[in-house]
Parts: sequence; C-alpha cells; structure tokens
Amino acid sequence: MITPPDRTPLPREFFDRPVLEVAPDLLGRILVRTTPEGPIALRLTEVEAYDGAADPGSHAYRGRTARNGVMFGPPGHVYVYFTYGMWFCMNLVCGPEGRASAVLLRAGEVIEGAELARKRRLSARNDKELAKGPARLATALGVDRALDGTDACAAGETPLRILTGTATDSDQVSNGPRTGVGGDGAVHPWRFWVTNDPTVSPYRAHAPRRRRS
DNA sequence: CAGTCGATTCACT
DNA sequence: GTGAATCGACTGA
Repeated sequence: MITPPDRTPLPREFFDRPVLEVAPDLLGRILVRTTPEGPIALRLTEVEAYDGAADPGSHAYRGRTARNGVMFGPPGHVYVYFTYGMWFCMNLVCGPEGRASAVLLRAGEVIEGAELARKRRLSARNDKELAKGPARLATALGVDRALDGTDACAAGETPLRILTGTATDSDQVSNGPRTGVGGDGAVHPWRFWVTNDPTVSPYRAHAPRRRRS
C-alpha cells in the first residue's frame, strides 16, 4: 500500500549523527526547493557519504578552504560546489560540527513541480532523467552557489528544506563504491541507492582526463 | 603564477 | 563508447 508522504521537516538532530548513518537514512526523504515560480519537490533515491578529513575522496580531506568552509560548520546546512566549469552539486552537512562530513545528493524522483523542473532540464528525455545525477538534480532544482550555506532545517519560508517523507527500509537499500571517486577514496562503499529505482544514475568508475594539446 | 584536473553531462560515432 | 565543454580551486615551484 502507498502511504502519503510525511511533510514534517527533519529536525537538525537528524543530521547531527555520523554521516554513514545519515546517508542511507536520507533515501525516501523529500527535498523541497521553493522558487518564485513555485515549489519543486523530489524523493531522494541516491546519495553518497563523504567523511571529512579522514576521507581521501572528500573535498575536506586537505583541510578547510574558502570553497568547502560550510562543511566545517553545523549540520543541516547545504554545501554547494561548482565543478567542470559548468555544474553545481549539493550536499547536506552532517555532524558533529567540525568533522566536515556531508552527503552528496545524487538523484531523486520529482514528485512535485515537474513542469518547473522540465524548463530547467531541457535535455532530459523523460521525467526520470530530471534529477538522475548530482548536477542534474541541482539544475532541476535551480540550486547554485548562492545557496551555499543555506540552513535546510530553518523554520519558515526557506529556499530549501528536507521533509520526513517515508524512510526506505534497509532491505531496499543497496550500496557500493562512490561514482567518479578515484585513489584511496575508491575503496569505501559509501554510495547508497534505492534498489532498482529507475531514477538512480549509472555507476561510473573514476576516469582520469587525458591531456589536451 | 602557470599547470592540472575535477564528487559531470551531453552530443556524436 | 569517446571526446569536448568550460572555469575556478588547488598545487607546487
């Protein structure tokens, strides 16, 4: 049976836990982006955990910089980074404060505001592709660096928030190596997704770029 | 201060 | 499956 989504906001304590506990628990939760044109909501289906200074795959591995500062702050805030000269990706910071751990939001199923998401994702061939991949997800929601540091647990009219939704049962969660992460960071199976969900992005191993002439 | 490359996506072959 | 797009952060000299 289908149960209606729980629209209760997730409290900050949800994020003030070890990132490996939070990441799989985020699957099935609802991310709501409020825009002037209206809300866009999606159900999270794929995430990756990044565990601060201990994790060679994390942006925080080499310490705090201007870009990654938000990761070192309190949990429940949004870390947005710019990559490949054209894309944005969004994370949710986890606890404890100072550990600089975060969950990369990699994919979701748009459940509200699909017409708004389609306008931002003109190359999507169908609605399953609207947020299939971290940069696609951010594009669909209209998320960029202006939202870096946003508190996703704040009360009132916030540009981004996370709702309780329906937690995904652990026997429906798969995990494996993180997409596009190489080196020593590749050994950690810290990518989590909803098993067989059609909105989950394909896995790709890390591929070093060839030199340009 | 120049070189390298990225937690990716898209158009093409 | 392969290569281009595109730029800012980070690295090391």
